[in-house]
Amino acid sequence: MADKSVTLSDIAKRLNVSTVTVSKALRGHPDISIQTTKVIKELADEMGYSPNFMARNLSARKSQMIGLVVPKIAHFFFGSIIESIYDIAFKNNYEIILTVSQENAEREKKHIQTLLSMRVDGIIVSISQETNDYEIFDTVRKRDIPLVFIDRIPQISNINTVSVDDRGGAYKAISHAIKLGYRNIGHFAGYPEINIGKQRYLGFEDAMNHHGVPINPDWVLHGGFGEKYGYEAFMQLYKNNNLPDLIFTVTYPVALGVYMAAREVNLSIPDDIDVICFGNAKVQNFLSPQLSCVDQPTEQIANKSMEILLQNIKSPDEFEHRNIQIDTDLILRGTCINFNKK
Amino acid sequence: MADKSVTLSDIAKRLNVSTVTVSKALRGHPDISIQTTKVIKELADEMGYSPNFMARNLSARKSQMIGLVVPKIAHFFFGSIIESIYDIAFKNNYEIILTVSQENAEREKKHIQTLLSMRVDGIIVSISQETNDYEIFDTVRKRDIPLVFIDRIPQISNINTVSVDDRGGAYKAISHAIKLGYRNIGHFAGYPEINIGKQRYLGFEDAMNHHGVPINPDWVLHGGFGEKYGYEAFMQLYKNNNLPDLIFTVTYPVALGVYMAAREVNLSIPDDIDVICFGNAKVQNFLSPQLSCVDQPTEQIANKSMEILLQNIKSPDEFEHRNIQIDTDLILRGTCINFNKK
DNA sequence: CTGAAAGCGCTAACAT
DNA sequence: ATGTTAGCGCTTTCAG
Repeated sequence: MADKSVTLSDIAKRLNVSTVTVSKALRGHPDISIQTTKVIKELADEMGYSPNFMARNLSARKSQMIGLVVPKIAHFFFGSIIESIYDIAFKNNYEIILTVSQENAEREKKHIQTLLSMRVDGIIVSISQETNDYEIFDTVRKRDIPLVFIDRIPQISNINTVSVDDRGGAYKAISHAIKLGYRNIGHFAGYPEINIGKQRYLGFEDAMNHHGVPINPDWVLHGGFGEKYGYEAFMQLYKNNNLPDLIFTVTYPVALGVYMAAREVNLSIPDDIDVICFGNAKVQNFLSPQLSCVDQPTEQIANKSMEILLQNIKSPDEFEHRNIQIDTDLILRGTCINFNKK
Repeated sequence: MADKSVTLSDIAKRLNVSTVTVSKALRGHPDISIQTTKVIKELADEMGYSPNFMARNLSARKSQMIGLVVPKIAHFFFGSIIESIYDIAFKNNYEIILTVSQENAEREKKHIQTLLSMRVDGIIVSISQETNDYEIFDTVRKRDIPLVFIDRIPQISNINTVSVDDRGGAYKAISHAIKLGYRNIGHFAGYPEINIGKQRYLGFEDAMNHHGVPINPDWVLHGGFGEKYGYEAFMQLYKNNNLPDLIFTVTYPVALGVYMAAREVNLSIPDDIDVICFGNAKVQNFLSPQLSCVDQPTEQIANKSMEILLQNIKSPDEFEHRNIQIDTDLILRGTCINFNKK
């Protein structure tokens, strides 16, 4: 692997100056005369010089890199957040090192170690479904690496978090449904161990209690966050001939599973069974009927988390940890807009 | 920013040995006695040592990093490919540096320069819609950095490419439709400048010609690859009262736009207007009717491109560039399965 | 089996 | 305005 890379000293030799002069000139340091700077820059261009990131960072003791750990990529929610974070990083002259845990706790840990090895200036993480050992995050903190958790948040104190107001969002959805006239409301709830599962369930509970509507435990099912689970949960209730009028799902893929199952057994949404979900995605506009949901403002999550991280990186001393809850909006489309049960 | 990082020499001092010994021990070098190795490893663990990637790579002159440049992330096709590439990289002990051009040529160029600066061992890129200046790729090649293009491929020779057999796939879809009985077939074709646009159009043309079905130029529209364009193209034909029986769209988002427009003007798919598209995504199963398509095997694209890249990295000398075309399959769901026009 | 020396490419501090 | 020195943390010779 012939390393054809041009180095500072290659340039320096050709010009009979020192590497320092070249280094400074290339970075536009005022020490160097305009004339020299110009000559150096031109030659560097001509020779195809590109600074060695590693060397530069090693010497400068910072990397201009931010680590990002997410459970999934090919998923609308995370995809959008990632994209926004990349945008912000780009504007602030940071590189993002994105790693994907694939919902695997061990892999997550390894990735974080790698990020530490890379000496990233900060880390943003959304933990995997499996994660229950938080030791690695302690390690990160001991190293004084700014750390922000987004969306999926571990149960530790004194950390930076940016999350959606899951509880409030679920409350909004259910309150809306109750006002419409719904009483028989089910909830496909994911896992209660994961904070989104728990919080969304609590919001559901809040609303039911608040409006004096009893919760039927048969209609509250736990299991997962994907299509498959939505499909199965629906089928289970269907087979028991015990379907509520409305199902509130913990994520939109779960709702997709419900759509699928309903179509299979020839039940019409929203007439026979109505649906509303937590989480927005473009897809929902293309369903029939279009799916109503609680919107998670991904861009705001990205903005806030980067804002906090960057601030923490810039002034680590006067920084106090922050916990941000992003408000949600109800997006009403073709479901959960009428109470039209016989 | 107190850098709390433990270094080799920190460990060395505590043990009264040299850094070299520690370095070797930590890497399991046979030079060092088992006993010493054990002691060193234990202390390293205890002190929370994590090797400095930059220093290691600087010294080793390679990075164990692979650069990846894609136009988009929050898009099923790229999301899937990225995810697969991450998996393969992980298994092979490489880190992926993912960059996103956002379909912007300038940004793409910048990203590639950054990757060069990072001294990645190889680069995989899918070019942006705008890219027409290929100079930067020449730079990469001059530096002897292995380079593989996937899906969106520039018009240069002697490069590694992994692409879907777009032309053959389009041919399959249209042939199938013609066999069903369709004659009035339209094509929403994206941009012909981009190779996927061009190749898919050619496949369409091949099939029409081959089966002796005339192409109606009014029904072949160019413009884009997204929902918006599908919507607009459909509306244009609709307003002119000049709709074909079947529309073949260059991507699935374009088909989504068609679904949207059709619903808006109360035309039923597939009875009033039938649709088939290039490109698969989970969404399609949740549409009514479920959308048929030409499948692009993302996992195979990821596998092949990584295989080629890794091989090129490992034995740069006996390596000859390769051009892989991945075969497609027709996935028939609820559209384009009957010719049921009045 | 262990260590001293040199260098990867760059930059900050301190001369000149 | 330019250069010298030293060092970032690690690894690869090469000697002992």
